[in-house]
Amino acid sequence: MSAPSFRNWQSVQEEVRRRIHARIWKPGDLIPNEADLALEFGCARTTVNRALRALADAGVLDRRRKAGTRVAAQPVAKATLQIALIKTEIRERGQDYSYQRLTRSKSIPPAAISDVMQTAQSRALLHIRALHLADDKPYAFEDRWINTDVVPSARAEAFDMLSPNEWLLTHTPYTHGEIAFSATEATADEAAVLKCAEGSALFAIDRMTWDGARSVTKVRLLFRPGHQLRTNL
Amino acid sequence: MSAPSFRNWQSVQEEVRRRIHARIWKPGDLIPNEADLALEFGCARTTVNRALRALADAGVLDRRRKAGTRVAAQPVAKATLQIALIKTEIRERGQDYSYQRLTRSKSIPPAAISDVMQTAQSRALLHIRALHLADDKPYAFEDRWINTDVVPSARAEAFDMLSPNEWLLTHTPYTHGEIAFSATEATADEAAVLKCAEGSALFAIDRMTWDGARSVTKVRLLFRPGHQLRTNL
DNA sequence: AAAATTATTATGTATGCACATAAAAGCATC
DNA sequence: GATGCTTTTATGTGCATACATAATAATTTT
Repeated sequence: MSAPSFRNWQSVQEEVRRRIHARIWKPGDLIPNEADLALEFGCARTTVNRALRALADAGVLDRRRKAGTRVAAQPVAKATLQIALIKTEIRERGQDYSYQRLTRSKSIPPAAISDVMQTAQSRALLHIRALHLADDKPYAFEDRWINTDVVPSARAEAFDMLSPNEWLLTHTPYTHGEIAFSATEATADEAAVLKCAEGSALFAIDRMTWDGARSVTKVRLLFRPGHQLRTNL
Repeated sequence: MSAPSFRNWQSVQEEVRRRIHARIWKPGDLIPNEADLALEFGCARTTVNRALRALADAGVLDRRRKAGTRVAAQPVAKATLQIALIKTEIRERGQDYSYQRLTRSKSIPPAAISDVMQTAQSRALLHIRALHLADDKPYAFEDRWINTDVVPSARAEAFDMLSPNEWLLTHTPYTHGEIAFSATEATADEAAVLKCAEGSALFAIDRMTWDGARSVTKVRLLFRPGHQLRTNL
């Protein structure tokens, strides 16, 4: 039984995964330290470190200085969702993309909006309602508020050809944001726009982005009934 | 103007982020190569590499050998969702968790299930329906099928005290899986279990895990109306 | 016995160097 | 001018070494 020698970090990672899967190292178990593994695998500690770090990032391992590395007791399923442009999303499905701006106005937002965006109640924001279509059928309804104090150049945009979804991505930097997924019943308005029954269960994505302490934009995307957001684990 | 000297990868990362945000490097732009940046930042190329690699992982940069590194033209919003145990999820909200098994049976699944799980149509699977409660109010309805060929030990489990959600996590290794989020209208059955109106918009998570080529389990989680899944960008 | 201090240890990371590898660019050949 | 080969180059990775840092364990002090 000689050392098989794992000469790159990917193979080390694979071997560690194998051992966890084979229950040689069980959830909650402390695994040997990097130096020992390096010795066993016949590689440098750096290489082991790289492999274990990647596994920790993936949620498979829990690592803490001095305490050592252990197999995650609760392997948190980390689903990484790729939120692409709606245009891209539709085209990748092999469908034809089109876009319709419904309304564009500068108006005082309801309190619910100015509250979460932390803008003054009396402050007018740019409000755009638009529809994204796949093969000429309604796909997603975009309802967006833009803080023109932060994005002054948006004032000059009509958003009649280019969706705010796309325009903002390339024109507006942001530092951080929040995203929330939920289900909601279609109001009469929303049903009319999406051409579905009132009260249908719609998949909703609410996203808000910030540039430092100032809110950039808040958007609600409502997808036609049956929409799924999927990814691999 | 002397070199400020960035001596660790985090600060290099920050500086790169800053330059992208300040539009010094615009989306689509090619940025200087690692060696040049290392020189400019007064650190080793390894350090720059680490920083740029992390940014590429985050979707901020696109890197290709020989072609160089460029600012992502379409900064794909990568939302990483932490799908924890429902018990953990509820407890973290400061609520009281309880669990009720509704039914447990070994039965032939509908074709829709055996199809996606790629089990023989005539093959009986373990079917569990259970309810997760927060402060004694229905929180999520779990409807699960378990492939007992792959998880024989599940045959001995009653799942009357411990939810399959929790039991499987610690007892069953899997190699990969899929997860999908959607919105669905509550059927009469589901409405009764979740104590909500029939036709309510429910947030649904469908998850299926595999051990190599064999399906381990398929679960549908239906959350009470109003449920949100949120994360930061 | 409790609290504060010190030692130990496993992970975290920076560095210089070497070589691997993918892909673009240049060059030669037909 | 299209095709295939060669060179160049930027990223990708491995390794030895050194030191940093956080957290535990051991020890001393109160």
